[in-house]
Amino acid sequence: MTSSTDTLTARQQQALKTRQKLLHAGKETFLEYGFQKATISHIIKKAKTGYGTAYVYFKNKDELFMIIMEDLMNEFYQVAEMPFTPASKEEALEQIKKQVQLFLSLAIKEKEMMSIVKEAIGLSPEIEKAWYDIREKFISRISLDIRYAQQNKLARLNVDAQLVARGWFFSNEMFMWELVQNSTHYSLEEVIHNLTTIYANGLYE
Amino acid sequence: MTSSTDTLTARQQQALKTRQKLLHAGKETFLEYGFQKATISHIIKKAKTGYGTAYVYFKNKDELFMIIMEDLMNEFYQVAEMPFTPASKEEALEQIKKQVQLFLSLAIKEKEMMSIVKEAIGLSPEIEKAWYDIREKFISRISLDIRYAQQNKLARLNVDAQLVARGWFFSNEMFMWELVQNSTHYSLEEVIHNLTTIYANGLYE
Amino acid sequence: MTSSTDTLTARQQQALKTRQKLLHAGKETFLEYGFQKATISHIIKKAKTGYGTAYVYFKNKDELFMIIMEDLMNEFYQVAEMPFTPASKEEALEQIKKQVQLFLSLAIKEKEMMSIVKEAIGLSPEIEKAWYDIREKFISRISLDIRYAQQNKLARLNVDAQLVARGWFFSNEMFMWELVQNSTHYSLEEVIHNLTTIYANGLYE
Amino acid sequence: MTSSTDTLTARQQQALKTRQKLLHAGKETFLEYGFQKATISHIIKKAKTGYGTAYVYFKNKDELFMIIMEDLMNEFYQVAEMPFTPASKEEALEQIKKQVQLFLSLAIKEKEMMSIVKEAIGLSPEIEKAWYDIREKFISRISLDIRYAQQNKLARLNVDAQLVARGWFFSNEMFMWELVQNSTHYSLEEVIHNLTTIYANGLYE
DNA sequence: TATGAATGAGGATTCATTCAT
DNA sequence: TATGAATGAATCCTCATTCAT
Repeated sequence: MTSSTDTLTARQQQALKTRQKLLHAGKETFLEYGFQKATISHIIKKAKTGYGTAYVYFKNKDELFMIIMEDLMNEFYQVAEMPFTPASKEEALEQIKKQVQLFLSLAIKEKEMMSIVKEAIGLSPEIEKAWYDIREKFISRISLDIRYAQQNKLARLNVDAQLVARGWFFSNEMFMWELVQNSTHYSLEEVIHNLTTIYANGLYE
Repeated sequence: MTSSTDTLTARQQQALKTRQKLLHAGKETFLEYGFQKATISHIIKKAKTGYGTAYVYFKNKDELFMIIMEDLMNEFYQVAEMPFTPASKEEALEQIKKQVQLFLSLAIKEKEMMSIVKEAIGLSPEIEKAWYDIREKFISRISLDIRYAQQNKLARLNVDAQLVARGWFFSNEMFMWELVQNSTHYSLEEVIHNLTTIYANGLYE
Repeated sequence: MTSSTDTLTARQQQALKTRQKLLHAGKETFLEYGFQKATISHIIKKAKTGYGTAYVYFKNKDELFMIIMEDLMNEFYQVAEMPFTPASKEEALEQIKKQVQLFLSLAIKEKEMMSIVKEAIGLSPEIEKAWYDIREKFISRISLDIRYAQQNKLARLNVDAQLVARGWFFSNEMFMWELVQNSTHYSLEEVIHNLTTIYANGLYE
Repeated sequence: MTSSTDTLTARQQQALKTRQKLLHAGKETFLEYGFQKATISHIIKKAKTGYGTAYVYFKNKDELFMIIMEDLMNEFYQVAEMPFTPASKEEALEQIKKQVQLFLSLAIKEKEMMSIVKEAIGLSPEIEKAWYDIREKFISRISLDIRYAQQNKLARLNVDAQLVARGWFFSNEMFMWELVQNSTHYSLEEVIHNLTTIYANGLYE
């Protein structure tokens, strides 16, 4: 908290503000045009900064998008981190339902942005990679849950936790994309009920 | 086997040949460059035809690709049409395993091409649509199977066949893409065993 | 009327029919798409003939259009040929009004086609030339009329008949294009009245 | 003459210079190739700038052309604005002659460019529009003149000023195009004499 | 006379990114 | 830190026309 740090902070604050402006303008722009059609030009115009300025803060469009995506992804990470300690098959079912519900609800809450994310995944390897990381995070967490259940003799032992977790997450993820893109007529409840019923009964004994 | 239909116009035969040349050159080009980087220019050079010629037969790159894709997709359609009439839970498990095995094996056999298909799906709405059609075909077929099993009191009745079929196919599809892109270290057998175990035990009583 | 001529006629009739089909399809196509956007491809498809067939009868799109235009142009030629033999200034005014009226009415009657003609003039030197011929025809005829009036001491002598005819026709032509393209709010009557009033009073004494 | 406005950004000066280079090269190119055959590629090569640079300053070829045309059009506008306040029929005739003379002389002075303008009018709706605006400007001004003369009892009252102005300008414009394209053998003087004689005697009493 | 397969020249335009200031 | 002028690669697709049959 010396003076030098304060002065620095003053400068940094300006920089931070510029960065925020760009981020904000970026989100609006992506939401308006989609990932592909949004241009850096659009963004800097909306942020009222110079061309080069965007490149001071972000390597390119992909990186700018990924940083915008980050907050959202963090919310997903939090969902992934939910505790899972069922004492019985019934409790497991309950907790699993809860998790699926949270996961899908979050995606639906951020439908518009997730829709752009979906588009961006198909277009940018970097962003695809970022999503794969989220996916792996979820899968690891689910694997842990499965192993916990196996150790407690709740889940069948003749399956590989990792693989089962993968398959399970894949189903969830795909339904998520469909919900996000409004390409399904099923209700959230129906999806959750059916998904978890098969999974929980298949895995738990 | 009468003249008119067989002889059909030496001219048309020439045309057919040209079309085949283009298709062949197209496949090679896509395999070599990937979907995005392959250009019509590459293709006609390889086919040794004039520029406009490609446009006589195909509206654009997407359409050309889709026609090349078609043969492959037909193989998938055949897999989707496999009969499914289990008399018991054990038989069901067996038949399901068989189907998954066929589905994934086909994809692996055509790994290279499927990898390009994956790329193209993210890039061309038309091709995405074509793949979605395949998907729905599979899902419909699986729904039928589930309903059959439900009617024969093999499968649990408190689930929606369509929805379960969707979730089940999604898992399979996602693993398929991973296998195709070599992005998994699991063996085909492991994948099949774990996927079907959960699914069959979850669905069948 | 010998047999050979009849047989020949039979063949020629077929040819004539094909030609007519093309001409008819051409007119429809030009009317539908305009000159520029109409393609030979559109036309032969509508005429249900082969590609090359159009080129058997017409050198190119311009020529095909000009032949379609011909009937219309002939109607203009007829208007241009109208007799003009006034005995007095009043009669001259009357006859001039009549001519303008016929000229503009014809153009309005064929508004749609004339609109395409206008477009084509700007796009094809050949068609521009064809229209220029019509124009010269009118101007020559008007020159004759003026000279007739000059000889009869009806019209002032200190002007060049050719040049006056030109100027007079130009006014008429320009109003004609405006009427054809609906780019004027004046009524036909107003136009005629004002045009002829100035002209007749300027020329006739 | 203060600093801020004058100094304006060495950078902007450079930009302005580039823009001028492009404009200059554009004019040369259009003059050399005509409107249709001139390409942006030709222009940037002559201006020694990068491809995209042209698009920084001008939306497309049409816009570039219109800006080049602008100077010329401004000269026309000035001619259109000439005062007209005759006290007698003779003075009116004199002043009208003067105006026609200025109008046609200007066009002849810029013969080459006007020839390209004529071509461009038939090819680009935007440019056609730009010319139509000039035309309306002239017509409005002439209308005013006619009304002035009518109020002073110099011109006949039984005609519509707007309409007469239109017809009169049309004649002038058409002769102008002919002079510009060398498609007439009449001398400027002959044209002026004949045009104005009819018009002035027709309109003025 | 009729066909239709094959041709290929040709130019506009975008936009992410750089770099000198 | 901020700017913004300049860049230029890279590909699409049309369509009138020909010519061998």
